[in-house]
Amino acid sequence: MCKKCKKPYYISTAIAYTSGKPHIGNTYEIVLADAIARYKREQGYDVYFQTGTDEHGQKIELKAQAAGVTPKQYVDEVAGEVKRIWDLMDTSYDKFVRTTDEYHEKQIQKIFKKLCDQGDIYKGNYEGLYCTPCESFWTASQIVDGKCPDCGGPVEPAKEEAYFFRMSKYAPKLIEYINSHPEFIQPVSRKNEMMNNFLLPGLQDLCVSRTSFTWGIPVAEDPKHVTYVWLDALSNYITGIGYDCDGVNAEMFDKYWPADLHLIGKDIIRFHTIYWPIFLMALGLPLPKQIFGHPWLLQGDGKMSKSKGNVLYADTLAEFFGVDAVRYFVLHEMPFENDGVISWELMVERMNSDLANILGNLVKRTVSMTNQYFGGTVENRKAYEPVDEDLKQTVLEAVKKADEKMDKLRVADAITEIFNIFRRSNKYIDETTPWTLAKDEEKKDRLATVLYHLAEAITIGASMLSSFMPETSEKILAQLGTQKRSLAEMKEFGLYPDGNKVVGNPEILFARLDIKKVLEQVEALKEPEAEENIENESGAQAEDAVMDVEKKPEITYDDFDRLQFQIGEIVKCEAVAKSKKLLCSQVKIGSETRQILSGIKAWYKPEEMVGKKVMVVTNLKPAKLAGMVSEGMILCAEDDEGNLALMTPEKVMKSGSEVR
RNA sequence: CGCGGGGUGGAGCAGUCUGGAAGCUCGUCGGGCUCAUAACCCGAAGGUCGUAGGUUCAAAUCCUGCCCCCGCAACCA
Repeated sequence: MCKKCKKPYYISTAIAYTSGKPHIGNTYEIVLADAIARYKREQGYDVYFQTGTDEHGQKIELKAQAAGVTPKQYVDEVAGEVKRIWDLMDTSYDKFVRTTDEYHEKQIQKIFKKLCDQGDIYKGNYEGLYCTPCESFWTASQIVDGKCPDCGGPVEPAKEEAYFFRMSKYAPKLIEYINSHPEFIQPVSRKNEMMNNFLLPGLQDLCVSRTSFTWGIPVAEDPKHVTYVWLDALSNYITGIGYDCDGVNAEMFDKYWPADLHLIGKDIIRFHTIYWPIFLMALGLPLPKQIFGHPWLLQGDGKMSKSKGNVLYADTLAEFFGVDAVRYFVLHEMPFENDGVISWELMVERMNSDLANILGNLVKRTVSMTNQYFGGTVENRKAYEPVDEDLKQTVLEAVKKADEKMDKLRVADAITEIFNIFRRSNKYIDETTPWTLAKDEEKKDRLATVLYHLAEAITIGASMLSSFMPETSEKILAQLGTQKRSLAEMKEFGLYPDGNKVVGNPEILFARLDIKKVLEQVEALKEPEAEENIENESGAQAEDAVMDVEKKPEITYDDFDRLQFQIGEIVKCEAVAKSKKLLCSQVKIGSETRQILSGIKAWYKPEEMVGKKVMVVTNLKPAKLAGMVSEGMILCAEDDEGNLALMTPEKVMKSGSEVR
C-alpha cells in the first residue's frame, strides 16, 4: 500500500511532568502506547506517535531552586532522563515534544491571545481567602475552622488579578458531544464520573493564568502573568504537529488531527475530557476521537516512595530482567480497569513461568530437535495426522482473537491469546513425541512434518509478539532463520519456507531466575544508596550534599526571644494507632512531663525514642492531632528528600535546660 | 458521614454494566515424558465470591446496612 493511501492514526501519551525521574508507573504508559502504535502500524495505518515532557509550573521552579540550578537547567536534565528511559524501553515514538520548545511557547502565546480576542478568556479577579505563608488561595469550602487547610494559619480575604476561561459557555455543547459519542471516554465508567461530578452540576470558569511564580509561558500582552500549566501542556497535542492558530497549519496537522487516541493516566481524565475539548471547541478544532484513562501500576509492598527507597525504575528492572521482560510484565499484568501490582516477586514469577518456561524453552527445544534430527533443515513432508489440525486451528484462532482484543485496546488479553500459541505448541510436542519418532527410520517424514508445524506456529507467534516484545520477536525469528510475517499473512498456516534452515546453536532467550538471589541483589542495590545518604548527611564538605531553602523574612531579636526551646527527655513513646505518621511521646522537661506528637513514625521506632534527649519548643500553643493533644514540638532537621533527624544536645545536658 | 478504588480457593487477576452451572495464570500434591532452561504434558485437592439482610424461579452479578483493605486528602506543632 502506498503511504498516501494509508489511513492516518495519531496516538499520544500524556507528556511527563519533569519534576523528577519517571518511575515504572510512568513508564507503563509509554510502553502501552508503543504497543498500540506498533500494532496499528502492523495493521497498515500511517501511525504518528507523540510523547514528551511538560516542563513548566511552580513545582519545577521550587525543585530547581532547591537544587541550586535554573529551572531550564533542571528540566533539561530531567527531560533527558525521561527520553533516555523511553529509548531504553524501545519505544517507537515519532516525536518527543517539550513544552519549553520555542515553537510551542510561541503558539501558546498566540492561542492565549486569540482566545482573549474572541472573548473566551477575560481578565478578572481571583477572589478568595488568602494564606500568606502558603501563597495560596482557598475557597470558603476548603477552609478548616476559619484557618488555612494547609498550614492552619490565618487567612484573609484578598483578590488578585487573573485571566479566566469561560467554561460555562461551552459546557452544554460538550455534554451533548459526550452523550452522542459513547466511545469518547474510555473506560466508560469514567464518563459518568465526569458527567455527575463536573459537567452536570455546572462548570466553573477556569483560572488560566498565574502571577505567583514565573516559570511558565508569559502572557504576551501582560507578561506578569504566566499561562496556566494545563492550557500550556494540553496544547502540545496540536502544537507538536504544526498547529498554527493564524490558520497556516503544517501539512502534518491537517493529516493527523483530530488525534485517534490520547492515552493518559486515570488521574488526569478530567483535564483531558473537559478542559481540553473545551479549549479545542474555542479554537474551532475537532475533538480527539478517544481518550483512554488507563489504571495505575502500584507497587506490591506499599506505596512507592523515594524516602523508603522502594521506588521501581524501569532502568533498574531492565538491568535485572531485560527490556522485553519488563515490557511483557507491564503490558500483560495490567488489568484493563483496575490498578495493577508490580513487585520483584511477581516479576520473577512471570519471567520464569511465561518467558523462560513456556516461550524460551519452547523455542529452544524446537530448534534443538531440528538440529539433532535434520541438521537444522525444516521440511514439510506432509505426513499429517489429526492432531495437526488442532494446532493449526489454535494458532489461527489466537491470531484472530488477539486482533479483536487489540481493537478494543485490551492489550493484556491480546498477549494472553498469543501465548496460547506457545502453550499449545508445547502440548503438541508432548502429543507427537518427536524423540520417539526419531528412533524409527520409517517415521522420519512424520517427524519432519511435526517440526515443520512447530517452526510455523512459532513463526506466527513470534510475529504477533513484535508489537509487544520487538527485540524478542526478532531474536526468535532469527533463530528460525525467517522473517516477520505480516498480519495478513498470518491468516494462513503453512507459509514457513520449506527446506529453510534454523540457527545451529540457539542462545537462551530468557534465563530462569532464582527469586532468593534476585531479592539479595535488590537488597545489595539499596545499601550503597543508603550509605550515600548517610555521607550526604554527615559530610558537609561534599559539594552535592547541600540544599537551599526558601528564605523567610528577617526577624528581630525580640521576635526570636518570644520562642522558648528546652531540652526534654523522652520517657515513653508509642505509635498513634489511627495515624500513619504520628508518634506520641511523653517528654520530661524539668519537673513536668508533656505529651508531644511528632510526625516521625517512618524514621524512628517508639522504643528507640525512649531515653533520647531532644530539643523541644515549649511555649507553642497546644494543638490537637489525630484527636490527641500535643503540648509542644520536638525539633528535627529535614532535608529535601524528606529525611528527618532529631536535634539532640551534643553533650549530656539536664532535662529542662534552655536552648538559646 | 472528605473523595475515589477494592474485598472471588495459598498468590495475582477475569467474571459484576446486559442475574441463569464459579474461570484464568502461578503455587501445592499425584502421575507421565526426557527433545528442552529441574523445563514440558496430564490429573487432583483447594472458594458458603468480605459480612448481614432484601428483590427473584434463580444473585459473585441488582438493592440496603455493616466490617475490612488500598490510594488521594487530612494528620507531619
